[in-house]
Amino acid sequence: MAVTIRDVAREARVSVASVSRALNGSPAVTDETRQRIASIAARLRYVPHSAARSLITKRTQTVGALLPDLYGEFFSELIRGIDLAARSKGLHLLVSSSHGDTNEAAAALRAMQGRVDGMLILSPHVDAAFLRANLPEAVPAVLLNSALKGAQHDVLNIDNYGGAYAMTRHLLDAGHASVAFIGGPEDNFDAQQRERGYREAMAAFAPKAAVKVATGDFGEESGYRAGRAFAKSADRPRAVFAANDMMAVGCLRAFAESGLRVPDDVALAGFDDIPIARYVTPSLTTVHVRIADLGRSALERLATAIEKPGRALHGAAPMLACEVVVRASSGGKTSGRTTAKRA
Amino acid sequence: MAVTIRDVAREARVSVASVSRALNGSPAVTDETRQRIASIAARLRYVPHSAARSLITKRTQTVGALLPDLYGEFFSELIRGIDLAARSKGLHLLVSSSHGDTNEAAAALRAMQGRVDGMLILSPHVDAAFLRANLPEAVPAVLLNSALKGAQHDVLNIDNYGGAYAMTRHLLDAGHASVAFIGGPEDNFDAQQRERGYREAMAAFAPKAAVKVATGDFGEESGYRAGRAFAKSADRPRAVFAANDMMAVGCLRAFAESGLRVPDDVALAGFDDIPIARYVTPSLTTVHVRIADLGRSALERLATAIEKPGRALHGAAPMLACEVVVRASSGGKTSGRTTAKRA
DNA sequence: AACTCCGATGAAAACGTTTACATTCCGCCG
DNA sequence: CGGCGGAATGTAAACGTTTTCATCGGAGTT
Repeated sequence: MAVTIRDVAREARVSVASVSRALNGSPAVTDETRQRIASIAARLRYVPHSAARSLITKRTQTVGALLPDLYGEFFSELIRGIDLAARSKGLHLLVSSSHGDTNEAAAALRAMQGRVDGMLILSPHVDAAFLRANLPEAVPAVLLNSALKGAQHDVLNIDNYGGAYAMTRHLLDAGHASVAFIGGPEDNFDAQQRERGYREAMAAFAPKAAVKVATGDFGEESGYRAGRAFAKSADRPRAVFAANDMMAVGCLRAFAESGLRVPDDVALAGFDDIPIARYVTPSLTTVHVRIADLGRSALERLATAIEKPGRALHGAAPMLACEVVVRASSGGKTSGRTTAKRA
Repeated sequence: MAVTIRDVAREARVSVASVSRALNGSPAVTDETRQRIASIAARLRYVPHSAARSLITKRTQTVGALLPDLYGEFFSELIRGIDLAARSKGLHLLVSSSHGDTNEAAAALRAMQGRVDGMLILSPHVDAAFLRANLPEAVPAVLLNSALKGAQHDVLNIDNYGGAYAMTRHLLDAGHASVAFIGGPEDNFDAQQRERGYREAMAAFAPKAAVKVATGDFGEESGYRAGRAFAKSADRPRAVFAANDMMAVGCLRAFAESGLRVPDDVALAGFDDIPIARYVTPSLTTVHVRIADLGRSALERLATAIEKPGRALHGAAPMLACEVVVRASSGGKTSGRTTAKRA
């Protein structure tokens, strides 16, 4: 830190302007002097003072990520994707996670003011009003997995609908005549989309079958309760599709306790492909989401939004495809991975 | 961003100095003017330009976290602990993760130059030479889980030794006469400590029993191989302690294939308490590490190192205690959690 | 040979703060 | 009533860059 651009200039017997130009690759400097300056800078271990630089350029080369209190695998995969993409774009990553409520998120968002060139926001707490109040319109933002519609902000979603649609279809294709669903929290965007996917696939491929939906909250316990209810019910479904893996795991436990064999008596599927899915018995058929890809493309969109500020948003909010991962719990014949297609 | 301290000053009919003082809580300003300035600043949505501020104060209010390519649960818990502590200290968090090798880590470390007031470093790739070459001695750093000894840097470790010691003792206490061990990668610091804990506990509590160690690499597959070998061996151990949970899971699979019942025929334990541990059958007895606590206290140490630069390092590297979590796989009578004590 | 033009370099302003130092104002003491 | 001290406020320098504009040579043109 002690060594500044002046030190380099003095040593190289040029002005600070030349040093700046040489180091920033301006064409208006001889190759010869550029060489000399570069080698001297290296020898002196000169590192440009980033604060001074951002003061004048109004760029921080940093993007912020605002995340809610997030579950293990999802969080780390997302950050990995973001981080990798950020590095390749020469951007730094400022994270602020574990926001329990709207106020915390707002505080975090404001605290990042001026420290970042753009924001990646994934949070159930944000809505249009929140953004208007806390996000200066000058700073570009990409919203992840948000229900927000207005063309005000750039949005990137997981194709929950398509994944659920494809999974429902898979279960029907495997020969299970009736497929029931365990839903997630009512106010959860992902959960809504998944349920819609289930309902529409049922309507499309098994119009005569009953649509049966149990309520859950994404917790294992709620899956367990739903599983017990299904096990006892008079017209027990031939397959159960839980809106996430944790509920599927709970459901599996309920079936085991009720003496039902999976998948022989009843098939089962989840959503998310958490690591546990592979290790339960029988292994769980589920929908895999390439979370790291979500992070990567979110960052890439943000980067272009930063580079070309005026640009209109690129049409409709794009969807990140999901894959059906067929394991033991769904029975039937096929096995392996297939990418979910939109209907 | 458009509104600067001058705007506030003009509006309040005072000098920029007074605004600065008022907003930074200097005592040399009347309560009345402070009020007025504060309200005007709020009305104008004035946010101090952090780059300008750090330029003059030489503080960024940011700490960097350098992490290797890290597995899900551990990563997210660690970041959560760090993030929470950072927020309560008013510090921002710049992360750079997913470093595969030394060069990447070095590049990342250098890129953070001047953007952070201190660094949290968790990486198998760092050693004394690495730090000397890439970390200016002016920036405080806390090393996590590092074998580094020199009092040069502040170090914070997980008590792998104590955890392994306690687990070995637990298995012996549960009545298993012989306990075998599946080790991790030879060059892995955690793995070494765990093996040492196992060996010393055996020496202390079962001096007559044979010490049996299989080699593994922390991967599930290597646990499976070790499990098969143990299952076939003439003097099959009564209990197996794997140096991490993934290997324990692999081992469990091997036992199941060999027709061995766990824990009746052979007890099993792991280390880490990954989420899967709860869901395998039987549920896995393991050692739980409070990773978020590790992150939190690392950040707190770093924060004090930043505040009081001259301070000597606080004596020996402290250890973060582990807990033995007793589940079904270890058999015996006791059940629940006990905090591991050092020998 | 004088002029023009262009490419390389330098001088200095600007970015938005904080803070050392100067100034002002007021009450108080002698 | 004059001077003094101290509290409140103002002025301006400093932080380390980037960038505009000016300057300086030298080559090419007439």
